[in-house]
Amino acid sequence: MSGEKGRYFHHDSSFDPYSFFAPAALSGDPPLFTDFADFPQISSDYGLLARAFDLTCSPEHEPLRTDAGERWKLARDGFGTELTAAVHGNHTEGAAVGGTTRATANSSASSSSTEAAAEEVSGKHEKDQEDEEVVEEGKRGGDVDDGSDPEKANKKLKKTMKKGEKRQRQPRFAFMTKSEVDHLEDGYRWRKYGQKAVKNSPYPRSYYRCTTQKCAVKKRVERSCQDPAIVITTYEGQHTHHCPATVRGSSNLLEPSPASSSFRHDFLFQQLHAGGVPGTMEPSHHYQQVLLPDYGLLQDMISIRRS
DNA sequence: CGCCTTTGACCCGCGC
DNA sequence: GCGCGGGTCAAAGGCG
Repeated sequence: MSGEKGRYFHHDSSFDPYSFFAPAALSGDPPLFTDFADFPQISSDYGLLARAFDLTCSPEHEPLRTDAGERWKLARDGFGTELTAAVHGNHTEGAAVGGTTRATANSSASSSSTEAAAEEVSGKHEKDQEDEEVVEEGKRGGDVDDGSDPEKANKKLKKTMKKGEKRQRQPRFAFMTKSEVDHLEDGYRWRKYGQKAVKNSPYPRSYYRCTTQKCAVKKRVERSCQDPAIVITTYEGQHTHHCPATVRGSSNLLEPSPASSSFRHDFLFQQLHAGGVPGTMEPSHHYQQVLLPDYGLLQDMISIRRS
């Protein structure tokens, strides 16, 4: 795997994660991607993010391995935020996600300070990973019912689901953020629809749904019981619309408003379609990513640590 | 008034 | 079959 390259999200250190987009539907047995931005099978949004955030994975770093066999990659950028990204592949694999310690500038990084929290996430998803043939289902939320409320669609789906037919889940995409606030601003509007106590954790898990009509994206937010400073956010589904924050428009694309901390989706769009991969970054931090070989059914995890 | 959060109830899948 | 845990619903209330 050495030599493979990848790009990563970068997010401004003044803020927590911006917008994240769940991967689009997958199909077949996609090849192991070598570049986050060249990952259309999963989601152009990822590519958008990657390009917009201008993260590059330094090819000189050897991938690390975790017990679960994921490949880790170190990436670097010139920003002050530490980020760990992991993409979980097929749900038949309950993979643990390793973490990264905050690497000092120019060091080559890597241990597993967030491992516990990552495992937490991983374990949590193991069950989900078993039963998904989600790929095309990933789009279902937005497509299946032409125009009706996602909630209703869900109900409908449940009702029409044959006995023995497992409930389909949309691809997920999770990350950890070191933050004091639970619900991180990401540019989208969310409505909380539930909260549950988490077993073996003093911190509850909150459930949010995108308020945009026809958009069935959900996200769960919880704190790691291992490290309460870490917020684990899991996105499920794919937005069927642009980030509301971008609609308002701004010329300040590279400097998200501190007020909204919104991610510039339009900027991402431009970046993607411009095809340009930003230039070199000052390597001040290192990133790790887990890449699993099987993306047929996607479960992604992105971990982010703030400095 | 519209939108959001809160929260108890409910549904469902899974393990025993 | 039963209990548990995760996820969702929906009524009620709060807030701007």
